[in-house]
Amino acid sequence: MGITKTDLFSTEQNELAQLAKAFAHPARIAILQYLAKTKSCINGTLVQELGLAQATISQHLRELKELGLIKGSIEGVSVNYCLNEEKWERVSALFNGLFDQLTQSCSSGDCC
Amino acid sequence: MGITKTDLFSTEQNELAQLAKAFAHPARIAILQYLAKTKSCINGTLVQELGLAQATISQHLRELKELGLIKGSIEGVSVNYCLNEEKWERVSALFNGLFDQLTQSCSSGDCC
DNA sequence: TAATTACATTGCAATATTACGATTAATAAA
DNA sequence: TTTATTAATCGTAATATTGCAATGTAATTA
Repeated sequence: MGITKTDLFSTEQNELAQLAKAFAHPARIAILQYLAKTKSCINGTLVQELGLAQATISQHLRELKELGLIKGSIEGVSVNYCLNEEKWERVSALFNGLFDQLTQSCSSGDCC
Repeated sequence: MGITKTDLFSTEQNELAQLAKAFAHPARIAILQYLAKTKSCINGTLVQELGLAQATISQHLRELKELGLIKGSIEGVSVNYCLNEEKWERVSALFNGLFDQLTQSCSSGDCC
């Protein structure tokens, strides 16, 4: 059906899954890394940088923006995108929590 | 097209994206968390636990297994699944590296 | 051997994602 | 005002994902 049964899961599980989707495409990872590198928050240079079509990059940017991971401010004709600082604290906290939970289980040595 | 242009991106970006897909569904997060909790590495109790059909759970388990995140060993009629300890070190290292990279950028204060 | 149990696989339907050309909207420059 | 320039949006095609019923497979039990 292609539709996720979100009602079966906890808010946190759904939130993690939603955020993970942002990272589930190499272009979006590349975009985030590029924004981290060029702190000046460059925009459609990404099209040249990544080699995808303008419409495709725009689509990826929208997804990242909708999740609150980046924000964009209009700068004349172009748009300045940059990482949304506040959000990243929650994101890394959520994922670190998950990884801690999972790796702790392993280190306790009861795994098969 | 629904097909990702992996050749445009680095090995690490593609690896991160691939792994993120594992977390991009709440059922798979729930499965991993359940395996972490019941270290005894329980199997298709998941069907009752999660409320999805047997075939659906089996499919999610296969995806996690193909990524090397879990492993399963036959135990008579049933199968014991558990977290694959070695893999988790690499996974958390990769994601921590990404988050460090992104949050460091923010804390340096040049964001818009 | 026959029936049962526990999963995996197959086949299918519904929806989501990825990608891009074409179009549109808005600002800047001529 | 006309003409770029920049990027969002629309429409469409191809592929991927999610979910389940039905079926297949292998080990266990009667």
